[in-house]
Amino acid sequence: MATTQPTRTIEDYLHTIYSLQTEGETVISARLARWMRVTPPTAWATVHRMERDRLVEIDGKKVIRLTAKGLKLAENVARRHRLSERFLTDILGLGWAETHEEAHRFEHGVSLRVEERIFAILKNPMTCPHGSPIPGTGAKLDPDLVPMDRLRKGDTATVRFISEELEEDPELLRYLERGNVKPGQEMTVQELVPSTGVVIIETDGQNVSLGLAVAAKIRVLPSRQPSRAAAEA
Amino acid sequence: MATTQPTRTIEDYLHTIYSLQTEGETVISARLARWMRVTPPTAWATVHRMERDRLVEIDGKKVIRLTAKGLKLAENVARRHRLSERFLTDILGLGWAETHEEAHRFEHGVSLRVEERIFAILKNPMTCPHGSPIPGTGAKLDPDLVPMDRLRKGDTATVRFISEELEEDPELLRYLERGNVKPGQEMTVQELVPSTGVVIIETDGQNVSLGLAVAAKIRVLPSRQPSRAAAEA
DNA sequence: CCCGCGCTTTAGTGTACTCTAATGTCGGAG
DNA sequence: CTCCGACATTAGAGTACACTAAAGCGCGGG
Repeated sequence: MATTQPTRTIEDYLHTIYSLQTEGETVISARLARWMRVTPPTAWATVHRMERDRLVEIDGKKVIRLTAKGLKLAENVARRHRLSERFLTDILGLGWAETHEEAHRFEHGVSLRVEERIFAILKNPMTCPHGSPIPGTGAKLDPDLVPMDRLRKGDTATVRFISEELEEDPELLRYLERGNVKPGQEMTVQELVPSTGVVIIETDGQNVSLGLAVAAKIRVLPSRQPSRAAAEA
Repeated sequence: MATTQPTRTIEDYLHTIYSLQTEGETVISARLARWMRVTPPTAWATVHRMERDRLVEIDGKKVIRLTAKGLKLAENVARRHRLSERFLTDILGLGWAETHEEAHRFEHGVSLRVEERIFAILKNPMTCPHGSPIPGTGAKLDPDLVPMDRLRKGDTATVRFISEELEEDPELLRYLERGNVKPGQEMTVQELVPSTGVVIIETDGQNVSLGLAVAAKIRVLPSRQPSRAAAEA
């Protein structure tokens, strides 16, 4: 069958669809076009080649979903990508903000043999440096995590996950890095007024302002008894 | 202008032309077709795209030569390739015989930043595991090296260099590895009769038979006063 | 001198991926 | 109810790479 291994382009589409899908987004062609930075007709044609090759299905509402075959390939790409990120930061010492785009290139050079070696050298990591679980390790995104924009003033929490959607913007990542908004970091909400569209948090004594759209794509683990009871005691 | 960075295919052609050229071979389109495992018309068209982009020049005798621009790019590819080989063997622990084909894939994922990191981690290596000098380090192939098929019975020498041409054949590489025919290895010629087309050498007490065409692509450093004077004393 | 073999080159195709320009479609705001 | 704005889709093009089939071309041996 068309068991020809996917091209670089198709691998990128698979990865993107996988990211969006696992983060709970609805995947449509126009959205992919923006992510992949191509025009809508280009994305449309590519997605339809993927449908022809049984990597995705497109329902009546034009929603794109990975098939079992597509999912398997996508998990493999995501695994190589996230492992590459870990490798690039932990072994080669690249910066947290640069690693996503470097890994995007690097991952395509990683064969199964190399992947296994990297995995071993890193001592079987479970997540990438931005908190995405590495497929194949059994790791899953903790269901207790909440989007940062759901917190309220005074809440404390631990940053756990930065969406791969945000990773596409290196400038934003550098801003987050300077503000210590990285997995493992403790934080407190200083200000969160939906109408202003901004949330201000404190990390290690540093105040960081974020747009709500951005905050919605960062997930945190709220601290024990936070908002109500404890705050009013 | 067309300073668009080369495609993967063009990088591969540049690397091949560079290898052949630095090993003193005459590069013609038909030869490239065999190396790249494509049909002659395909190689022809690709080489002519390269000529259009001023990466190579083709003289009246159809000999292909890198331009200054092509050479610069080719050295960069070769550097990433050979550095990748060192990295894959020394850090990731891949086998000497597998590393060439793995590096062939890996090199395309290596950006300048990653290349620099790898170079630093390896402590500025001068050659790849098969003895090819890494461009940019100032290393050059020792002009005292001679092709192994030029030795005579009884000569001793040290293996220094396996041509990248031979690296294309993994089976041969595994054979050489089993026979310890690797850079640094001391060897003695047991038998070398041109008419038989075979040379038999001894490495660490092990006898290894090689075709003369293969031996011609392995370079060795003959030991002091070898063949004549010493042997007859 | 001519023939064949290896190399070059042209011609004709096909796929993947990209674009611009234009059209179709559908749902919600007015 | 109609019209606008997203989104989907068609039409027309172009580049890179790959193939097969079929000519040219030049040189060394008979």
